[in-house]
Amino acid sequence: MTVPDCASRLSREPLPPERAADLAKIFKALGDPVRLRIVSIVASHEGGEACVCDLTGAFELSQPTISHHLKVLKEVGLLTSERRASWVYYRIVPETLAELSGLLTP
Amino acid sequence: MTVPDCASRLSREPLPPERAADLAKIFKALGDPVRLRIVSIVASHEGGEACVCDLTGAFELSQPTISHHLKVLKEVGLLTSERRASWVYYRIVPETLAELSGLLTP
DNA sequence: TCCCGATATTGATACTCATCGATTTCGATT
DNA sequence: AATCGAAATCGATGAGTATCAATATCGGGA
Repeated sequence: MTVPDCASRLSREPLPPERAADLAKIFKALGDPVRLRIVSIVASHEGGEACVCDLTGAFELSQPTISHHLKVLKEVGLLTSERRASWVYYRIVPETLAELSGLLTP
Repeated sequence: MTVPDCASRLSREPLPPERAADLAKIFKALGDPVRLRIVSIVASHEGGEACVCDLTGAFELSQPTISHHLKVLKEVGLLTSERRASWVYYRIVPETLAELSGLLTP
């Protein structure tokens, strides 16, 4: 935990523009229905991880499109990935979710 | 509260597509640095409300642009507004923030 | 009733992004 | 090494959006 909870609340004081920019990137990543579903599929998948093939099967979207969304989620720190054999497995980064959750907590 | 907490967790089960679409709209609204700052300014403003003039003064953006962002935040249920005399005051809708917070809580 | 300040709406523009097909990369297996 | 399946990258395109100037609306006071 990098910042105490009391300082992370939205209502504590106006967000410094720089921090708002960083946080907005994460919210923006969650602001796409496909990406939000990807996050929830990975989060609820057994073992806490899902491979790309689990995800492409869950959407009527092309494999490159899913790959693009995974890249976005990874770039903002919501997901990590690990390659094992031919497959790549994605996991949630719980600290990032917790950061947002703490920010929004009344 | 429309949904019990235990069902609102991201990791509980994959989000139904329609619910993901609704939630993504809210995240998308927060996914802009200006709008995120607006929310935090309103949330931390004395009395829990801020008028448009409080906001236009906080950004180097035109008044129509601020008005546009306020409209977006209002449409997704993050803000409400009330006109008093010549001024319009905006307030946070805490239930909406709580919904997101609960969703992201590990 | 007629202005004035505050806020919202409109229309236009430049930029971003979700998506796809084609191609590439990577690891494993033969 | 040749090939195969899985995943990532590339290039293009159409849809969406943040922004502004101009204009409209809305209340209050003269």
